[in-house]
Amino acid sequence: MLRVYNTLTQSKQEFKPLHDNHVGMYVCGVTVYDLCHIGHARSAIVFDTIYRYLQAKGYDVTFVKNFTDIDDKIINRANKEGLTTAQVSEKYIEEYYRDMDRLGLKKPTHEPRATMHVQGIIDFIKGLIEDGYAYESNGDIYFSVRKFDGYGKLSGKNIDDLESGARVEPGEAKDDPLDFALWKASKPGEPSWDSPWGKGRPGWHIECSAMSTSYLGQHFDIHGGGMDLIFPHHENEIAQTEAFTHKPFVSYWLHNGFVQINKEKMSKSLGNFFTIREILDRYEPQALRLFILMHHYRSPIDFSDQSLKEAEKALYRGYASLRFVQSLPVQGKPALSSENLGAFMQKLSEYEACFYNAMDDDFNTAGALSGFFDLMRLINTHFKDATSKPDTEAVKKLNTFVKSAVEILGVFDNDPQLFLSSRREKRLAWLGLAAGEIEQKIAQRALLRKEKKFKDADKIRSGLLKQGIAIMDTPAGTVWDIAEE
RNA sequence: GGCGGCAUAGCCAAGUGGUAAGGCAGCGGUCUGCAAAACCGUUAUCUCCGGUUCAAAUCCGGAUGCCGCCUCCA
Repeated sequence: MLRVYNTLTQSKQEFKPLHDNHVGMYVCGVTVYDLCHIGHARSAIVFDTIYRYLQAKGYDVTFVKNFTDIDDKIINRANKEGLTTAQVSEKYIEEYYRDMDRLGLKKPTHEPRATMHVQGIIDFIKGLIEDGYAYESNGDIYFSVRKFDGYGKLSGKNIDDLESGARVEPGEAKDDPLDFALWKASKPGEPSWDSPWGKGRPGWHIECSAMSTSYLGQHFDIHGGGMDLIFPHHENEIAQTEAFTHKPFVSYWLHNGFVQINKEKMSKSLGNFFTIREILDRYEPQALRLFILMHHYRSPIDFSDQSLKEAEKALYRGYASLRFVQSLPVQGKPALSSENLGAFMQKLSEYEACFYNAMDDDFNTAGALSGFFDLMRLINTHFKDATSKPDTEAVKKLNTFVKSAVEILGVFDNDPQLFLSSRREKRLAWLGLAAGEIEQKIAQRALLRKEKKFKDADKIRSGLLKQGIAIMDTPAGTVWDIAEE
């Protein structure tokens, strides 16, 4: 049974979709005016994993993730660079895909853009005005927050406490400082759309209401985003949507925690951020993904080089274990005695249960990974030096679990042999070494070892290690790899 | 000021009533000519104080520290 933490009720609840096997999920995407940073990566990875897990549970998921492609920041950027807003958003949507593809994100079902839904937004606003929830003022349209009963229910805020802190932009003519813009009259030179209230453009919050309900219906299952969106963005979405539809909007609100640097929120305004690509230039994309999944999605995570290096080591170790499974002989006598087989199967079931129970408990990927790493140890114990054919039943069960787990995690899902060898080649090129050179030295060393000239043999080994190459003598001969730092 | 979260081994981090997963690092051992890798063993009573309970890291109250939201933000 899947349980999820719902921000709305501030508690874990059993997950029950509205329409039997179908799940509608909407996640707030990015405003495309700049490169994405690690915080965006976390949100994307978290909800990608949730999407994958819901599918693995057999749900038919409609996953909608938007692009905000019209907004003050985009207009500013366009002015600064002498481009149109469309050119700016187009450029950063491309950059977004370049990053997200490297992170192994599955394509959502729909990725709508606000500018493609302006008519729906206008219709939405019209309805709100007709019902008396919104009003016009100098070509702007505002939502009357006090007219909506229940404002503050998501963020746990009291409407009267908010009053004092509310901000009014110069030139705004709101009836109440808490009211927020649904539609903004355009200034000269700004992109605009025709509307019953003159030329203008959508406010931020309304696009998500219009797009989510258009794809998923007026009441759908999951709405997600970063914790900073709880207020005011999601609070406003609830107000305007429920005012419009007179129905509950979303069943489960899911929010991911922040990425921090030295215990401080990573953000544009603080300037303490890393873009996704500068990190991916230095670390394996799957290491970043693994790092994020080793923490619960609602907790803050502190980002550091050390953490990424640790995740990378764990990543390689996992792939190395999976490579053993891949290279098992298919013939020969059975590798496991019957009592070993029994113990093996029992542990396998145990780790599998650990994995799925953790995922069922509010997508606890960190807990699930413990089952997965336990499994890696089990593989190393039983198969590392396997020269005989392992039990077919055991391998089959093992493969089934591994395949399903890596599909859910989006980590360890490459071909282990290819992953490790391509990594080896990359690092080799970076070190400026050639494989042939290394193998030659290993052959030299083998001769010396045969002659028991261990001192000279060890010299070759330590020389290679200084160059960043580690060698290992195995029953099957000497193998080499890039030495870890 | 209002609202919310967090505090678990050297570091990172799961665990929300029955005597502490996992990752990284360390130490001891097996293997090895010696190593490496792998495996085995080992490393915490859960910030502090008080309370509830047969039983609490886990519930309640208080203290201290850190963080987030209340303004654009994943």
